[in-house]
Order: sequence, then structure tokens, then C-alpha cells
Amino acid sequence: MRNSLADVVSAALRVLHEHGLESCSMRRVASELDVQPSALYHHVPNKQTLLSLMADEIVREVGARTTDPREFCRELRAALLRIRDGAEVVATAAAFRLGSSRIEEHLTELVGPDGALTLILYTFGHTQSTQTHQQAEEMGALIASQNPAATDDPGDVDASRAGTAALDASFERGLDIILAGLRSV
Amino acid sequence: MRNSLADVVSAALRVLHEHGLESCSMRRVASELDVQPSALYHHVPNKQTLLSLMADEIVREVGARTTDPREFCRELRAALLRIRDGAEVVATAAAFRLGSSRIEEHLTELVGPDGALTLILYTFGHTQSTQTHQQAEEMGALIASQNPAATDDPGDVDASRAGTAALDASFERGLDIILAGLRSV
DNA sequence: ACCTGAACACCGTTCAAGT
DNA sequence: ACCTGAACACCGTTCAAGT
Repeated sequence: MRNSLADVVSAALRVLHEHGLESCSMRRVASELDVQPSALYHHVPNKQTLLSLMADEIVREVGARTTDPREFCRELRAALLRIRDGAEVVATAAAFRLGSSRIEEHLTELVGPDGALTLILYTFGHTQSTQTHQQAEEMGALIASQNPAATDDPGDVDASRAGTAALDASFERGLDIILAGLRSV
Repeated sequence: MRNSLADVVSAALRVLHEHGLESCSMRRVASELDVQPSALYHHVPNKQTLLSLMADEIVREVGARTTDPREFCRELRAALLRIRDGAEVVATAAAFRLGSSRIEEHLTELVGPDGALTLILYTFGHTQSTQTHQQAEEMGALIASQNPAATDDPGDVDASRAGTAALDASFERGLDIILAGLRSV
């Protein structure tokens, strides 16, 4: 069976989640579809376009039913965290059309353009650094699990959960600052 | 004459500024130094390390004489804008050690850890999107200059200056929000 | 200490040609 | 409409060997 654009985008998202952005090449996406690399260029003019279609898909359902800016940012963050390197993919794609993304327009209705931009840049940046930390931790865990001395150490999972909770709390405190600022400006 | 690590870093910064991050490959940096690609690995273990040394150099003098957080962020922004793709290079390198960069530590002394993180993520994000817009504009100007009908159009430079001023003002308003929030939390 | 030369396993993109 | 096959001009990194 032959592939549609939607097939290409979802194959790309599968490769992204399983192998990361660095390994999400046109050639790997093609081989995920059992197709030659050149076949992708029938569906998409270049890699950047494919990445931006992936970004749209990642944030598709964010904030559909929310009028609370804090809840909106939480949903955005959760959507980015759901897929490996999601924050980087979406932030990079968003950079090319800041001021005109669906996400930013929706948030602008809630808090105005300056508040929307500030909240979005903060959410992207914080989530990207969260994801970087998570991946550094995964790498550390992998190395630790190769180390015989730590094989039966039960603390790894707890440490990871504690790290995630600390990052979530840090995110909320930044949100506190910006939302308080919006009320008083 | 043979090269030192400092020679490698400054050659890399030259390539970055003249050709952009996408073209700042190990091979191009090597040829800037009239040296084989493999020679770089005598000075640096991998490309990521080189990029992080470049990032350190880009922000070297930021905030040395400042105790005002707003002035600090302005200096950081100015340093990132001084070199092509500076924001992306520094933001990516910073992601790997958020919480322990010199920049963040200095700002933490002025506004506490949550304020520092919020200000830094905002400044990186806003400056990165400024630089993306500037490069899109440069590309547009290049295409326009190839168009005979626009050859003697004197509006390009003014439009670019107006765009830059608008982005500077937008940056300041985000700073207003965050700094106001810091006072009221 | 610093570098060369050659190799390995990759990239994105184009284009004529097939069905 | 969707894909193949081959090619072009690149990547980062390793490693034995040279001076």
C-alpha cells in the first residue's frame, strides 16, 4: 500500500519518540515506511516542513477547553513532555512563526500579546530544559545499570521521580511570577 | 604555525558569524584553520564541547559590572545578538547545565533562583526568536534585491530598523511583566 | 604536542525514470 | 499519484601513522 502525508508524519513521530531528534533523519523516516528516502519528497518539500507538521500534531489538542492561562501552560508543557524531544521540535518550529501560531493566538485572547509571548517562551524554555535533564538522567541510569555495584540499587526510580517533581514545582513558581506580573502591570 | 585551543574556538566563532550554525561544521572550522578535520580532535573531544566553549566566549563579559537585573538581561540579549545564531548556540549549551552556569548564578544573587531561571529562559527565547526574524528578513531582502522592480526601493533599511525597534520594545515589556511579578510574589 | 590520510557510517536533496 | 535508483555534495568521528 502507498503512503499519504499523514502516514509520513506519524512515521516521523514514531521515529522521533523512539530514537530522538538527532536520529530523526529523512532516511530513517523513509526506512520506517519501507520506502526510498526520495519518496518522502513527494509528500513534503523538505525536512523543515516535515518537522513543523510534526510540531502541529504534538500540540493539536492543547488548550481546546481552557480559558485559564495557567491551565493552558500546563497542558502545553504536558503535550511537549509526552514525546521525546517534543519541546525542541515545537519550539524550533514555533520560532519561524511566532505571533501567528494557533497556540499563541489562543493565549493572546486570554492575557494579551505580551503576556502570551512571555508565557510561551517561558514554557518552551523550561520544558526544553526539563527534557534535557530527563535525558541526561536516563543516560546516567543506563550507565549505572551497566555498573555491577549499582545493579540492585532501588533508589534510581525514586530519584528520578523526585527530580521530575522538583522540575514541575519550579515550572509552577515561574508561572506564579509571570501571572502575578500580568495582574500588576 | 600550530594551533591552540583558543585558535580553534575563535576560528569556530568566525565561521559561525560568517556562515551560520548550520554551516558551522567541524570540517569547515578545520578548513578555516587550513588543517584536516581530524586535527580538531586533538583540542576538543567532540563538537558539542566546542559549541559550549563558543557559548562561554559569547557571554564572557555579560553583567560583569551590573547589579540591576534589567540591565543584566539587556546585556545578555545584546551579547547574543552580536553574533549570528548566538542565541541558539548559547541557549543549547546552557540547557545542559542550567542551574550551574555563571550567568544564572550571578542573576540568582540579584533576584533568587526562580526569578533568575524565569528571566534567563525568557531572554534566551525572545532573543532566539528575534534572531530568527532578523534572518528571515535578510533572506527576504536578498530575494527582493534580485527582483529588478524593487532595486531602488529605499524602504528596506527603514523597515528592518522598525522591526528591530519593535522587537526591542517587545522584549522590554516582557521584562516589565516578569520584574513586576518578582516584586509582588 | 600537533597534525595527516584514509576510512566508516552516515546526512539532505535532486532528478530521470518507472508503474 | 507515488515510488525507485543513482547520484551529488556533504556530515562527525576514529585511528594508525607521521614530525
